[in-house]
Order: sequence, then structure tokens, then C-alpha cells
Amino acid sequence: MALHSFSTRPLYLQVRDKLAERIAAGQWKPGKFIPNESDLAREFGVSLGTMRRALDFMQEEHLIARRPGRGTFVNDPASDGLLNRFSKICDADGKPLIGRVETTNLIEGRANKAECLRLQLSGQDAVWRMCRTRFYKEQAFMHEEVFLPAKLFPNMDDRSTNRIVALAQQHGVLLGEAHERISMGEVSPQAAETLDIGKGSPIILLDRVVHTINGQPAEWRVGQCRLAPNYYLADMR
Amino acid sequence: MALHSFSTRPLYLQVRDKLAERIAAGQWKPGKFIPNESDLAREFGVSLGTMRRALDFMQEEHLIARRPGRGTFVNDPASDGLLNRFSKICDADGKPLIGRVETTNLIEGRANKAECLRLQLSGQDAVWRMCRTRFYKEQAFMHEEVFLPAKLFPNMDDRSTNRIVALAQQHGVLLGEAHERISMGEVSPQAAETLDIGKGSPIILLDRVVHTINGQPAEWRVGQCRLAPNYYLADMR
DNA sequence: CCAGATTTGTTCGTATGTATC
DNA sequence: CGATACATACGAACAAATCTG
Repeated sequence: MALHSFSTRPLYLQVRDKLAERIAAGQWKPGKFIPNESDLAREFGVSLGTMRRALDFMQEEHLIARRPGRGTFVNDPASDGLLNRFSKICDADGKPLIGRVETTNLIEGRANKAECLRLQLSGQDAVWRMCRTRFYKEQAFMHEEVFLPAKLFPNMDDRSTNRIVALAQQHGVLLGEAHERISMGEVSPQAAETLDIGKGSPIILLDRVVHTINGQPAEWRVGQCRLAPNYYLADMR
Repeated sequence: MALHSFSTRPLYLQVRDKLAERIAAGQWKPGKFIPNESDLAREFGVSLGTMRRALDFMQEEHLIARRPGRGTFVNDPASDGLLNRFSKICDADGKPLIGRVETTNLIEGRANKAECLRLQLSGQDAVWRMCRTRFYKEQAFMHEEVFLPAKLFPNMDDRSTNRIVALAQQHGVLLGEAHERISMGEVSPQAAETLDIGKGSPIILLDRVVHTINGQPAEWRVGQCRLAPNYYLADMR
């Protein structure tokens, strides 16, 4: 395999990169079991412990799941457990807000200053721009402006642009960390209309950047949210 | 050491429990180096790998930090890096809001229904109640109501009640996860006065429960926050 | 600046326990 | 019950970072 040659990066991370590549390329499908630890270790020419460490790492990243006695399988990013990974809004019962999503105004253009800053793009890179409206029980509660680096999402059509997790999956992009800035503001005229609230009403602003597992920005979203009677749930360690 | 006897709990977790106990008891002081891996493994009668796993686990929990070539030392929960672990509000530059904190109205009482629910108390447990006001650049931006289980914090005086991290450290309580519910509401009359804003103004509500490393609720806080021009930063994986 | 000692980080190999089918 | 696969535990060796004399 010629791993661990000409590289100072730890071997278990090199193995993880190779394994993640297979998942991203669709060589290993979501929900399907992958070969067991021993076979993988043999194939990659590393020890069982090193392979185990790579797999543990990928489990932390939500790329795979491991079940004693059964095996290791590829996680489906669009499954119930991961679909709302980056949507932290819950209803009064603590359940995630699952509902319809509408996408409009999908267009391509050159990145402006703000997009370059938030998506770490340089100069003349292309971006996709679109709007989304999120519904819960058929009532709109969030209006979003979304920006995607065209480099990561070429040949975009208007199917399944609704959720970043599904979009990323279709384009072979594996998602890692996300950071969201929550603040208060006044609703924009356009958002006021879609949310059906008075002009200049106080609103929650959700400014979020989702990164790939390699740390590259994959989506910038600015949401205007009529939060009540729901709440945003933040976890800390 | 009679570890791993009469217990199905993994050995490395039993070791972690023992080590955490020493830190909680003050036997190992914050900022001080602890014995090296080999000596600890020998002392506890476990292999180097098992001790390493226990230490890795504790590093994830922010209990210790490890430096190649130097050693392993106990983290100070009140140090710069950890002081704002549960305070996710940043100023426009992304820096955490560090400022004065005032505590008032410290009293003890029996837990009411809401306190029982949020702090997982039963029946007749005692709680401490207090109010806090947080300042940034000498301007009040958050009014808090705080509830603590008296079981974890006996003999409370009014020194250093300002921050849960300092309070926990003084009482030998090690903190783990926290969960915060963020919502919008109208400011209460009392909070409106301390924050110097109009009655009934829209406000950010921060409802947070901090747990010990063993998962036991250690603090319930309900904050009313004049967020602008700052923002709340939520991280996701 | 260097050589050597110390400590954590990585990698290997092996054996045994536990969960699932 | 046996076969399979992941989980835990042990032991050993070398590499990389740090400090000291």
C-alpha cells in the first residue's frame, strides 16, 4: 500500500483518509457492512491496533458505526440519527423539528467579499446561492440564505438542494464540524413575508458554516428564525 | 489495588474513576504534574496501554493535559482555557465575554417542582438559589437565576459563587457535559431593571444545566441576555 | 550546540472477553 | 452450541518532543 512512506502523518490517520475516500467515492455504500478489522488490517498492511484506531476515529466522526458481534457499517448521513446533525432546533417536547423544506432562486455567481471570508474562498471562485424556507407542521419558521462553494458542488441541479447533508452525500462530500453564530436582529422584508410576521419584528439570526471532515468550508447559511415556541439546543463539553 | 475484581466495568474506566477521585479530592493540584504513565501503571497494577487509555479519556474530559517530553498535569478549571467552557457568548471579534460577575440573594430552600425536574432531585432535597449579573466592559448584559443542589455544594458561603467552574472546584466537583436551551422571550421586570432596558423588551433566554463528569446535574441556570451586539457560538460535530 | 535522559505518541503483536447470529 | 466480529487488556519496541547538563 506504500502507506507510512514519505509522510510524517500518523499511520492510523493515513488509513482513515484512505477509508474515508472509499466512502466518499461511493465504493462503500451507506448502511452496508465493510470488511472486518482483521481483513482490513491485512489489506492495508497495518497492525490490528492501528486499523482499530482508524476505525475508532471514523466512528467519532460519524462516518461509520461499529456493532459488537455484527461488524462495521457505513453511516447514512441522511438517516434519522444524522439528518438533523446540524439543525439544533427542537420543539417543546425536545424533538427535532422535522418538516418540509423549499428551495428557491438557485443561481451561480462569483464570490463576493463576505462569501470569500466565510467560505475561505479566494478571488474569483464561483459560488451557488439559494434561498430555503423551512416548515414545521406546514408553517414556515425559518428563512435561509445559503451559499455553497461551486468547487465542492459542481453540476448542481435543483433536486435535493434542501438539506446540506443530502446534498453533500450526492456530491461525495463528507461533513465534519460546524459552527453557528446565534444573534438577535430585525427580520428582513423578504423573510417577514415568507414567515408571515410584521416588518422589523425581532428575530433569531442563525449564521452557520459547515465544514468537510478535512476542515474545508462546505456551506454558509444565514437563517432568520421565528423561534418561539421552540428552542435551540446547544451541547457543551 | 483489587481493580477489575467484582466489576464488569472496563478496567480503564475503573482506573479513570480512581484518578478523577484524586483530582476531585485535591490530592493532585491543578497545574501540577502527576506521575508518569509507567509509574502509574505499575502503581495500579495495569498495563501501560490501559493506563494510557484512562489518561486519554481524562484528557477528552478536560481533566488533564498531556505534553510530549514533559508529562501529564492536572488542568485548572478556572484557567483561561477552561473558564468560559460553558459560556459561549462572544463579542464581535469572536473573543469570549470576560468581565465582572455579581452574585446576590443567596438563599437555601426545598426544591420545587421545576427544580426537581431540571436538577433530577427527588422530593425534599435542598437547593441553593441565587441571582447573578454579568458585566462586559462594566455594562450589564445578562441577568441570571441560578439553582444548585445542596447535596453537591454543602456549607456554601458567598465567596466565589460567581462562576460554576470555580464553585465546583472549591467543592471537589468535576464538571462534564452541559446542555443549553436558547429561546426568545420578554424580559422580566427585575431583569429589565438590572439590564437597563425597557419593560417587556425582547430578550434571549439561556436555560442551561451543567452536569458532573458522572452525569449528575450540578447547576441549573436561567439567564436573560441582552445579546446584541454580541453573539452566541454553538459548535457541532 | 550537542548528547543523553525523560516522557508522551505511535505501531506492532497477541490473547481473552463479550455480543450477535 | 459454535462461528464471527468487535471490545478489552497485556506487553514490547521505536519515534518524537522536551529538558538538562
